[in-house]
Amino acid sequence: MAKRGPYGKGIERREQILEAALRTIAERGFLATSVAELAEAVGLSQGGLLHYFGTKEELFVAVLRKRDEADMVALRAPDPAAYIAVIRRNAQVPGLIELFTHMQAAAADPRHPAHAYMKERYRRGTAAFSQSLRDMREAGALPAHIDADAAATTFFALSDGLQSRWLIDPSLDMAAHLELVWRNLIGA
Amino acid sequence: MAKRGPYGKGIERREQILEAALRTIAERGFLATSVAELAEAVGLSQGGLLHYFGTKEELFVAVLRKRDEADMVALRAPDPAAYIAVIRRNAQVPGLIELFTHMQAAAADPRHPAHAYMKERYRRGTAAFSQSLRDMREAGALPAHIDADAAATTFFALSDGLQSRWLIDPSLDMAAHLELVWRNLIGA
DNA sequence: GTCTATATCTGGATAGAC
DNA sequence: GTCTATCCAGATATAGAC
Repeated sequence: MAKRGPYGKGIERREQILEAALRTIAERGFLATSVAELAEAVGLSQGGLLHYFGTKEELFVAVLRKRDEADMVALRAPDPAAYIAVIRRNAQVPGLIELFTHMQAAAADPRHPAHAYMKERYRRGTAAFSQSLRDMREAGALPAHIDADAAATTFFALSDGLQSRWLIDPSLDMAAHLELVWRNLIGA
Repeated sequence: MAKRGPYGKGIERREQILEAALRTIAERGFLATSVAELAEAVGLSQGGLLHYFGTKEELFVAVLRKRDEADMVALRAPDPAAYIAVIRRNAQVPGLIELFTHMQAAAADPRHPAHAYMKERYRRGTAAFSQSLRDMREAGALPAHIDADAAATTFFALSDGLQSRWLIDPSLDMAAHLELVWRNLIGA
């Protein structure tokens, strides 16, 4: 279980904290979540918690990174349905989308920790999905004239935009709109 | 100049304040803008300013409403190029996009003043653009099988998503991606 | 590594005079 | 309508003991 070697225990504890934070934010939402709140949820004092992450913002970014671990692999699937499924699953945890939206807004400031994270996420996510699109094209599942990079960027930005809106108006069917765009793209 | 009748002067003053706030946020960005900051910019004390809007959040929402006055008409143009031009123009004032993004995040809370504003904006914006699409279809500029409502929602969400991302990574060409989607939609 | 306690700070809201 | 002055709440960050 516990990793061997130096820092093993510290890293493990960090993971535990992130998982607890993930749960707490998912349950109570982003707005209701202060550092003190999180500390209590993980069974630590505020000082103890901040020992691991330095600042609140760093902590929140780490939470987002953790969530991405699962989401990002879906972008390399040989079918956008996998990513659409992720979006659909995310709709079960509005608290995390809320967190994401707030961090995205804060990331406009280049000095904010979320800034580097978001840029990296865009780069990585678009690259992965773009590669998947090229694979599909080779497999004959995508018209030859489609620009994979542009389509990937668009699809990614659209899913972000839909999520922000869905948070405010949950009657929006995100998955349906993504599927529509996809079908339109492949000319079906 | 001054409106006649009761409340005329108050409404006028309100407009002046909003215009000054619009300029200030455009210049200094959202993050650097506190109520005290805005008050100074319009030549009022903090108390004097809050007399007109009650709270900071209400003030910010009023600023967004004011900006929308200009933007929304473009959605009724007989060509999405008009709206794309608005997006392109907005890229000149990142401070206002920053404001929008933060308000969009805050609007997830139903009690926040931005919540009602955003819902209304989505409704109105999508309805307007959807109507434009139907007009285009009648004019033969849009394939018959396109669902106007869904396309409008998609286009709107995409432009929001692109703006959020652009704020973090200004190398993104928002207009180019919107044009690409549009061309793909009409099958060109 | 973790806790307690505290330093500070920022900023928004409010009361009441003019 | 507008100003001055004050209040207050809420958080984070830090210092230093254990």
